[in-house]
Amino acid sequence: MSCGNADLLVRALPAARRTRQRGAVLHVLVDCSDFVSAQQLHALTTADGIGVGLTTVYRTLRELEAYGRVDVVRDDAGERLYRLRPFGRHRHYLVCRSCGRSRAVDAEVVEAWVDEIGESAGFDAVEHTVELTGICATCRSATPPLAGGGEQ
Amino acid sequence: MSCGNADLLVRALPAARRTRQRGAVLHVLVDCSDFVSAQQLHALTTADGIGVGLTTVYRTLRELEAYGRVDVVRDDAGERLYRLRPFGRHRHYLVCRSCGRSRAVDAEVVEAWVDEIGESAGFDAVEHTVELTGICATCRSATPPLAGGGEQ
DNA sequence: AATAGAAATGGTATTCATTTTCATATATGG
DNA sequence: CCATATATGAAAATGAATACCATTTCTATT
Repeated sequence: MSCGNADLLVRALPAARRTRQRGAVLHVLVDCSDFVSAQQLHALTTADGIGVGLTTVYRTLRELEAYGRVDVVRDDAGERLYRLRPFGRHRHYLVCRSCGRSRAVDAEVVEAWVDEIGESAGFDAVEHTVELTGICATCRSATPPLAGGGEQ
Repeated sequence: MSCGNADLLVRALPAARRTRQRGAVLHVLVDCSDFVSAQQLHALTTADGIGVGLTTVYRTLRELEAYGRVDVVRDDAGERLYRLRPFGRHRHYLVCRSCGRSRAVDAEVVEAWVDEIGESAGFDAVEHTVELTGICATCRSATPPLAGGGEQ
């Protein structure tokens, strides 16, 4: 159970009153080891029997984002996906296009590169988005060989 | 005049028939030195008096994207913005959040990093998105100094 | 040039994530 | 317990992107 963790997060929100709904969203989020959409979170809280309004889900996610508690990526359809930030600093992820599973990757190289680019271009307040997708080893080997098996 | 350039691009599309509309979209795209949205392109062709249907604009952009003729980024609202790829290879950009102007940046470091990450994680067909935004020098100096004078 | 058929077009309707509105409910400090 | 600032959520609005499909227009072929 990760209730304690979720509690911590509720406190992490600024003006936050401790409400049942926010707790529910955070609880589900803590239990998700991977990126989830607002719609999924809504469905999950509903399934949990806690029923949080869609509006509140979106609101909570926006707050979490504003306070740097989550990382955000967009899927192919442009839908925003959220994932709790393990600890403070933002991270970049490699996401499998087949199963959707993601893993954080080491991106210091990129962070350094970003700084340098910004500086040499004379830009201030440089922000960056990096998204990696691919097909993970598991999915590749699980996939029926497209040409081999034979259609009948 | 960049008609020749646009012509070349029409030819670059695969099954492409040379139509007035596609020509118009490409023509406007060539004239745009920066990222534009589908909606903007639609408005621009209309302003040009050529009037291309929104559907066709989207279709053309999707094709251009599929054939690697344009780079795509998303703005804050999640809207897709398109920009012609100077020559073949995809590029990454540093976009000013204030004036919207963008410049291509040197990203070989990142390309190499991506390859390495993909390989070491055992992922196939790794694709990446990198977006940089900031405030360009021009905009910064044009902006009234927010903190410089000191709060009193 | 005429023609047939494939491809392209575009107005309209639809989808769907996200935001806004606003009336109601509920935390929380005093 | 009370007051009230804050949070909630149903319903409506927004808006980009897509689907539908009847109509138009290329283009190869004769």
